[in-house]
Amino acid sequence: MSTDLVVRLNDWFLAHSRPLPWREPGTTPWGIFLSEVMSQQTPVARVAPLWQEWMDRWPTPADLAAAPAGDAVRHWGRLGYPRRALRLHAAAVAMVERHDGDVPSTSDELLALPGVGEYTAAAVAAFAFGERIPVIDTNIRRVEARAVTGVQFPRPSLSAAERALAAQLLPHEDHVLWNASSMEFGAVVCTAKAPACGECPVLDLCAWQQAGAPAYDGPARRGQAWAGTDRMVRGKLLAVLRERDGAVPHDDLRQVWDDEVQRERCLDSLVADGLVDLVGDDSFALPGHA
DNA sequence: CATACGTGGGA
DNA sequence: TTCCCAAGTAT
Repeated sequence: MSTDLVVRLNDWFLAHSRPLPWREPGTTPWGIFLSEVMSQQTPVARVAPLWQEWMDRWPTPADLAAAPAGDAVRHWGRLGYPRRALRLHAAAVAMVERHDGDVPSTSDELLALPGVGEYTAAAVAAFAFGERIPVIDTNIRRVEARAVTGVQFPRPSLSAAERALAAQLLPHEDHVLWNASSMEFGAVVCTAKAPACGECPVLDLCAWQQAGAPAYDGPARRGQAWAGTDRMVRGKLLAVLRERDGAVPHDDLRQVWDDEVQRERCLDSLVADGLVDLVGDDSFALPGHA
């Protein structure tokens, strides 16, 4: 039953996992940490090139901590959710100040770092340090919802039942491998939109298949609005600041969006978030780049 | 618990 | 073209 699920997906992983750069032998905990934060809500295929660039530029937490926070935001490029870059910098500073320049090795210590939540703390503890802890991401939730619970998708919010199930499934041997395989399997085969059930190694014991593959019947998952939102305007403003050195006159930023009220609100919120500094009386720059 | 928060690729 | 959504976190 669940033992078969674990064994088969572990075997599948050993034969079919993608060659991601941070899976190379010798990747440091810092490299693992970086890959996990960069991968939050971002497809790993887009992360790989930037991860390599960051590892070359800032090979240790101390290297990033020594740079201005604005450098992290600038080199975040178009990965999205740039507050992650700011928090990564703050996490590097915390590692230098509180952990002797190292990535802390337990999930509890990791959880205390900026930008690190339940998922990332577990993932780094498991993949960098071998801690036996259930890693619960969107892929694993979907795989377990289908294979074990028998539904097409998990509910929008993570439930206590899901945590209990993940804990129950976590084997005592090869637990790191299981965390990696169930996540990878969800990303590659048991996908959200078009699961490749035809090549599924656990089709015969999948509870969702056995139930006749019923359609999802829970509360609707909210779409993400985009056109005309503050998120979009913030993105446009920050893109200008990223591509230019030093301070940018307010006038140059006025050109990216016509609605003055919204534009100024977004500029203010970027400053409030620490993503942008007000320089002089009417210019803006990435933090530390006046 | 719901909502805000970037970006780009695939169907 | 429009919609979906991808290794989530903070509030």
